[in-house]
Amino acid sequence: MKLPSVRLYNTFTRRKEELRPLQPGVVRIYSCGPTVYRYAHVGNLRTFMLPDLLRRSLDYLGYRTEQVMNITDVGHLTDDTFDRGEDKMLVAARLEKKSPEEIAAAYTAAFLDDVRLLNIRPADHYPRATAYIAEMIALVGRLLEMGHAYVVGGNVYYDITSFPAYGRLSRNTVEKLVAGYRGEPDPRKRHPGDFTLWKAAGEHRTQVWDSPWGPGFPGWHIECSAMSMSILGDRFDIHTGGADNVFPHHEAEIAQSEAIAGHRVVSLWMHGGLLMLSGTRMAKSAGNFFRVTELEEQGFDPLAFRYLALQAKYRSPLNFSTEGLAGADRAVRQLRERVAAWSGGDGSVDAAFDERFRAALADDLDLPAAMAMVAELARSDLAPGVKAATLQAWDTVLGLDLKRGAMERDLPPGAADLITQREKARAAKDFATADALRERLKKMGVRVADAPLKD
RNA sequence: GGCGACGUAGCCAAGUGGUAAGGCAGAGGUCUGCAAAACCUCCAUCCCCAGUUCGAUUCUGGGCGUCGCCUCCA
Repeated sequence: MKLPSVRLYNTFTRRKEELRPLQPGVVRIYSCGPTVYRYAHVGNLRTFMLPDLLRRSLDYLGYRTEQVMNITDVGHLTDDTFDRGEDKMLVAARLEKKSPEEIAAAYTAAFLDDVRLLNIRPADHYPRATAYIAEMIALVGRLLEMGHAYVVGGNVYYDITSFPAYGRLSRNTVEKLVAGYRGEPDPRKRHPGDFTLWKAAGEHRTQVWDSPWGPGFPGWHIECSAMSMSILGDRFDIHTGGADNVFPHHEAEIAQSEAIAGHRVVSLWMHGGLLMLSGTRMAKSAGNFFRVTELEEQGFDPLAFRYLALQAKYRSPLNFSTEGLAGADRAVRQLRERVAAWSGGDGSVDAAFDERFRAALADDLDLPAAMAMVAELARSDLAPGVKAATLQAWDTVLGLDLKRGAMERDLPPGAADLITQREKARAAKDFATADALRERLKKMGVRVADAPLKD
């Protein structure tokens, strides 16, 4: 079976490129996952939708996929200049009076719940950083041997001038990084842009490991090199992450992994656009964020957010607003009702529409075009059974639970009685009473829709 | 200061060198006791100024504006 050609935008080359899996038919993906010291917000989740849509699309087109998503349960300083930064895991642990392990476990569970709410399919592997400390130490050791790193007082730094391609991904250069460096340089670093591979443990650390350079903990970037190469090997097809990871995280990862491997490790880098809120980025640190569970509490279907995200190109920033979410919520519910109404009869997938749908997916995951096709199909004069069958097939990619019919819920106490009374009033053509009863039902949260009166 | 992205209808958001997908909202209509739903119809000339071109929203240059990264961040 010949697989269709798939073109994807590669951040590394800034072009759409044809996907050529190292192993024909199988696409192996590494995705930057969450740091589990806080709840994930919908902006984080949008980024995690990228590999989900990638996998669902590739599956639909006939490929097989294997995905690794790391769970970072260690480190991440608020500021790694000198030793003034605080470790986010430890801050959370202190504030919540729990151990780092408890914090990690709790937020990992919450993350998996959130992912489920958005119909993001789980990755095949969720390696935890703390389980790969030995691998990280080994990589740091190799980098030292190869002359890519140096030790200062228990800290190990990566020497970015030793890696000529440093800056390729983000289009920075070592010189420009010097010129544009904002912060106050750490005097222990040879170059202000050098980054930490291993950090000596400070006073109050509780997550500390022994290493050849003394007790400490790994730098932020080394974990992804260690986990990706340990599980997927030193060549794999796609690496995904948020746009904010391009620099420095992925730049550093390339410097680490490729210095050791001696060749390109990742064929294609994909980055998802950030979610904006009132003109500025939604971020944990800024505090302007929503959890998906909060949206749910406000009465929105979590998949309304998914619908919203599907309407925008994955690479573009997306402006989030309650208004926009409300529109998506309404749209997804209507679509489900229509699919329910069209179901039941016979019908198979419409080949012409499906071909266009596949072409959109293969063109750098053009889900906005796919969503426009959903509307076009719904409006078309194809048989209801064909529409239902086609949309249900597409939903394996869209993940909007289109098959889910109108929610069945119990009526509030007394509502059934009022409805009966109203029917009697309508039958007697006492419409004033009928309308009054409809108002009362509305206040109970029950909406009444009438069919035409018979005679 | 360095690197990058973007500026399309009330809101969100695609797209193309030849007069602009889609969703929500809005307007009119069909239907209905009324309403809702559904269905039909309508609703933009693409930040500004130059240039290239037979023709630019789409290409080039210059403005203005917004945003991201450069420190942890999806």
